[in-house]
Amino acid sequence: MPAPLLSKAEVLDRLLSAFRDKGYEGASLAELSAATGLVRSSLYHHFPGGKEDMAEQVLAHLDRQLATDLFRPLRSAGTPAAKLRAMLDTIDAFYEGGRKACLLERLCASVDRTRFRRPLRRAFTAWMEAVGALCLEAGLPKAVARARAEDLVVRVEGALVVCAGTDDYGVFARTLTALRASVLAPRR
Amino acid sequence: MPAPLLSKAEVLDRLLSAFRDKGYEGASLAELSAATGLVRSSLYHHFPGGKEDMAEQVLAHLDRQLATDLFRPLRSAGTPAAKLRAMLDTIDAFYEGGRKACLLERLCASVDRTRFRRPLRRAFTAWMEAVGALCLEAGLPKAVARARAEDLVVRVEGALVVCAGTDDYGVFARTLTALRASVLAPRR
DNA sequence: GTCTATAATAGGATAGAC
DNA sequence: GTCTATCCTATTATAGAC
Repeated sequence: MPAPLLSKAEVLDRLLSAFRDKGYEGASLAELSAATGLVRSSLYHHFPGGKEDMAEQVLAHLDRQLATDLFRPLRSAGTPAAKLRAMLDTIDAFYEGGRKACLLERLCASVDRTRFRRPLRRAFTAWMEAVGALCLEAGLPKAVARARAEDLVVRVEGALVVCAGTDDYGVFARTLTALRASVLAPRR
Repeated sequence: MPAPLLSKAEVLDRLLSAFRDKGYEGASLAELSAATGLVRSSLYHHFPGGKEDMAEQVLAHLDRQLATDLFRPLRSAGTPAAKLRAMLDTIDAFYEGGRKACLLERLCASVDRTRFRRPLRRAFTAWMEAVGALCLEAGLPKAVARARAEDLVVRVEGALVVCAGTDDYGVFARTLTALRASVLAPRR
């Protein structure tokens, strides 16, 4: 019985990267195979449901990553301002300054999107709720907190699209800079 | 010699709709055929370069549509505020309140995106320049006008992504409402 | 300009050996 | 848990009649 070449987490990391780069339909089994170093039938061993199964498990993997890397720090000690800075730094690194696409966006755009509806909705709402809680902590009213959180997610996703469309990664940097200044600002 | 079933513009409209709904890789020739009512080889008659050719011509078609429907009204008579309202109404209708995706975003996410680089960049920058000109007309400084225009495009694209991800079309409505109030607002 | 028919390939998926 | 070998279908693309 051959030893695993990669841990399950590493396999999921590489699939995540492949789906992010190529999109759901664009990432063929040949590419997913190359990305992981596993031939097709080995992938089917880990993901009996095929490509949809891979995307679902990758989404669950991302969900866990977001919880630890993005959301947990927001519930730790520290000023809201410091925690916002940390979150935006993490986002900047995760998307490589706008050079990497968002898996959520890629799966929203997939033909099989209905299959991913629940986890996609869950990921977006978890993100918005985490930012909203931070806004509340900073003393903003509930309605404003909700609006600011939604706006942050909208602008991050939008900036990634416009970066990809214009090849101008300054868009992402400028968007994050604007968010740093505005998300927790007192109500105007 | 059989008469054309649809005008070229109608064919392009239907292809545009299909690419918007399914994405570039997701729209198979079978679907593009069904969408236009033309069998594959008829499509190849109009688009000898196959699917890439179709997407390129659709992009050029959209470029013309944007020029007449979205940008030309901005250069007509009327107050900047009225013209902004008109533009956002057009955008709201074009995306059906967030229910329809953006062709530009879909093609940005495609595997063949390098082939579409120029027209995509052109479309995004034309959009931003049109909004920027409106901001200038409203008396905003050049740097602010540029930033506001970029932010509008970012937020529209982002709202479409978040709508698709959350099935909450209120996101699009709220984003447009916020833009109506903020794009031409005097510098804070 | 549209069609039928066909080719050629790539994609997703499975069986079974080791 | 990984591999080789195979299968089937969908997809892209082309040839040629009308």
